[in-house]
Amino acid sequence: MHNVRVCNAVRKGGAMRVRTPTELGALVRDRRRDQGLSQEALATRARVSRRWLAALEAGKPSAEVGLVLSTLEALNQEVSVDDRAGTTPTVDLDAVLAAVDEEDR
Amino acid sequence: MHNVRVCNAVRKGGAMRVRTPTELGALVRDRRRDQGLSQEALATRARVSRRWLAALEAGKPSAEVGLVLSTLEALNQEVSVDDRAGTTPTVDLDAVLAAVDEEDR
DNA sequence: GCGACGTGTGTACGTTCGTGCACAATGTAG
DNA sequence: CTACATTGTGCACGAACGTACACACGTCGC
Repeated sequence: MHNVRVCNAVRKGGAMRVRTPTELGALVRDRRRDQGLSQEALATRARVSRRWLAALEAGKPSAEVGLVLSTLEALNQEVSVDDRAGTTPTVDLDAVLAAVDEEDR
Repeated sequence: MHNVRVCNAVRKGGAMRVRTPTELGALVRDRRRDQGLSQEALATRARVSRRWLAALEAGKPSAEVGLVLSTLEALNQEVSVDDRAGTTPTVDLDAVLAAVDEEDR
């Protein structure tokens, strides 16, 4: 028989920004605990060792990205990458250059 | 004088889902090219070697996650992690269990 | 045709990886 | 208080890392 624990609440997580390996590790730990999983249980699902998972949760920067993605998938988490807010120009340069060309005639 | 190239268009990138190292590599290459950068230029910004960056773009799963995050930051990209759509239960288990308890009385 | 540039990839090197195992510390249930 | 589960972390091992360098190839501008 499995040792199953019922969580107090299972929340709808908002998207979490991740900038550093430490933030990533904390996120993995939080999600794992939210889902009532031990390190051993998640490690098995993600096909990594518990030793490795412990190091990831502790913020190890040299963890393999493939194993990280596998671990997030085992937690039913999806990763998305987007332009950082406020940094991407929203101008069609071709259109601008074409307009300049028109002016010069 | 810098060798600067003007892109055909600079688009407001939508968020890209990333599930595998290959998808990640392709995203890095696309963003780099969108911004008119060479591998050498991005590698310098991200403080990695060009050799490593080429391997990342080719989908190397064992790339270090810390270097990956550094590279995405150099591309002004932010990473976010969220519950996979349609998989997160939105039920307060405590409430459910409490309700079951009430019924049994 | 030539030079410059960008990129894919092989090699060598010193260093560190992921894994398995073990042990200690902590918290919890009975 | 004891037993158990969980977690942090050190160590040994075979394997692979990131970096620097080099070379080949394709593309482009002159």
